[in-house]
Amino acid sequence: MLDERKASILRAVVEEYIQTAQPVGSGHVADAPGVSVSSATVRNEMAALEADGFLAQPHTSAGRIPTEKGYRYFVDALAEPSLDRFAAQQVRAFFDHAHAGIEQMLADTTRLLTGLTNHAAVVVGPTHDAAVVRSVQLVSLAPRVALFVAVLGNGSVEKRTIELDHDADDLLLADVAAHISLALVGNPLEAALAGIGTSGRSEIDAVTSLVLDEIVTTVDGGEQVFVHGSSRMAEAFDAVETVRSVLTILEQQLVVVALLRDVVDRGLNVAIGTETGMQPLADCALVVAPYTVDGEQVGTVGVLGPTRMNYPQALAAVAVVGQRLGHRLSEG
Amino acid sequence: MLDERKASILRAVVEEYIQTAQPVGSGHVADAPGVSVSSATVRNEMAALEADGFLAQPHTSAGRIPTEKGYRYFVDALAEPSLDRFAAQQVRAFFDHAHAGIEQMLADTTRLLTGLTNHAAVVVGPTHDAAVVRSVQLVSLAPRVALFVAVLGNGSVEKRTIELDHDADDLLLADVAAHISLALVGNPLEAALAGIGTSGRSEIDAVTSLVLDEIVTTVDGGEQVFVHGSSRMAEAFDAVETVRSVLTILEQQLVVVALLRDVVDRGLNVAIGTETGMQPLADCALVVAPYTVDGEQVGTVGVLGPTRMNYPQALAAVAVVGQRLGHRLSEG
DNA sequence: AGTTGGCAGTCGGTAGGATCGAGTGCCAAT
DNA sequence: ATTGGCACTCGATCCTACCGACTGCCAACT
Repeated sequence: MLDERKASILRAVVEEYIQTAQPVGSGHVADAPGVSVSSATVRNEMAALEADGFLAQPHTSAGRIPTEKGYRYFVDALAEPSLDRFAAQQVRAFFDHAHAGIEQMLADTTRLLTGLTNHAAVVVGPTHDAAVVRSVQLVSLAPRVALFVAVLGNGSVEKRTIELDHDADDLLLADVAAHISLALVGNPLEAALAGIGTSGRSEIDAVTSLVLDEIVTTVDGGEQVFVHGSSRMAEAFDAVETVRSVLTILEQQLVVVALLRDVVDRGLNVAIGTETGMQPLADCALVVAPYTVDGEQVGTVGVLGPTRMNYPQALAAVAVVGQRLGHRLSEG
Repeated sequence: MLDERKASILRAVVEEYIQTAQPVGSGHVADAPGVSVSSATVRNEMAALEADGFLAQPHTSAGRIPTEKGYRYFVDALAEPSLDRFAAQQVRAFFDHAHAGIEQMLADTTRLLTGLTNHAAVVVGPTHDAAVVRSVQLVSLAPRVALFVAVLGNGSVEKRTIELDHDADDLLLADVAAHISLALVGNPLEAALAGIGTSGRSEIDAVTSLVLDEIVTTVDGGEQVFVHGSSRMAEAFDAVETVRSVLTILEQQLVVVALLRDVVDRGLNVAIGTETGMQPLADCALVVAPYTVDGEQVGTVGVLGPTRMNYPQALAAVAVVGQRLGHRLSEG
């Protein structure tokens, strides 16, 4: 799409702008390695790149900064994911190290990602619909309150409080649990929706149906989101108002999940500025990688930073962390 | 400590400064209700208040702003916690409404508090050492990995992965669980440390001791922290650097827990500026309230904002939320 | 004696103006 | 086609003047 020379000039602009956050002028570009023409030629090419929408000028006598389209081209055609040695070492250490449980591990993964990229990190936990149920239990908390606890094969534990119509003793609850176990254990949670028959005892069936209602709400919308490093947003922007609006987004877990899902569903691994579809993120870029457990996409890791972020670094970090995380979770 | 007139002048300064964030001059104070002397008199009194360390002048020809000592006096002697009708309504609605589980409820509580005060909110979850164990289970995840799951009386579920030395089949795990249950169910978790005897079967005792090791790490340091509304920090300060350093604190859960605990242990309900003991929080104030379950302090709710925050509002919000939360959790 | 209006003085914040310099577009020369 | 040169633009910076919101102090007043 762009000839060799234009491409190298665009690359130079993006790389310098990412470092300095200042509009970059023809002189600097001409000095950059990979560009071996004079600044005058660069000026001509930059004017062309601006006409084509890859660069923009904040004002007449200033250097150029990349547009979204410019970043997009950079990411698609010019950025080589690369992880420096030290970062690779961090990742290795992280995944060699044991973690207390799946939630803890996912939370720690966000910390790893912020450490690697110096940006806010997001991890969406594995969906539950595919995970196999290992154990089902009903525990009485109060006369008419019980807790439904399901242990999944990946080590996560789902629980819901159940409000009962009538008093239920431990014996009845145990019977119900046994009945549900029959259909559930060894199968994914969603199997419960179809696979549970009647027991022949109406008390059991009554409680069972209450439990089933709760399982429905658990199966969909059960994703957990972990966010960390939002403080880095305050390093990325110097307009406090921008920081505030971005942080507000990051605080809304449902929005974050929807955002990530949307980006992944569009087949992107990077969403730049308005590509995120969220107005407050106009100055942000989101780099994501789905991770797979047993060959199935179950979650996403991502990094959110300013559009002028280090894409090669972020792409590499997100890719390798996603991959290793998937492996680790596949082991069980 | 302060005579009537000085007190009302200090109050006027604090209240106006909280609203406007501007140094307040003698003229405005003289206009304030509760002050019925001329601005000249106010000037004299303000000079005295400054000499005594309650007020400070950013520069010679500016109004006064409260010092930490000034805020402290305001909080101790002048602030009447007050919750407006709408806020009270919000609280009522919140606690009338059902919540999916204890974690969800605590997380939602932080949302409630930010909603009420427009500041960042923190909730430290109930400690586990007092909670009674309702059920104990061991679930096999992989040949040598098991998950220890304990359901507590307050509806929370504690779990730890256990790495086993040898393969253990479901039967053995069930036996171990039964053995542990014997000592634990009906007692607080910490009872496990003392109360478990030998079973007479060495395989069981071996696994049991592994489980006990994990219980130790669960009992202490098991507090969960929920933080929400850090975006509001970006509204409170206009120096992006301040925002960053405060957010960094809020991201470190251990630090936050220690901070809250420290403040509560000192018997304070408000920590102002350097009273927090954390340099980056020099411009912040922390308002906390412990909450009790069955008469025992088990956790803390709190609000973190700029030193120039609405203390009456924050004090009232934190107090009532803490109280209602305690009640709610006591019901089970 | 305490309180008050008046007044000179201080000093940050804002507006206008000059200057500086990085960067551009264009053109003629190579 | 590329390049060095040049006139031009325009934000950033600095200076100055000015305004206004204060204060501290003092003399007058109750």
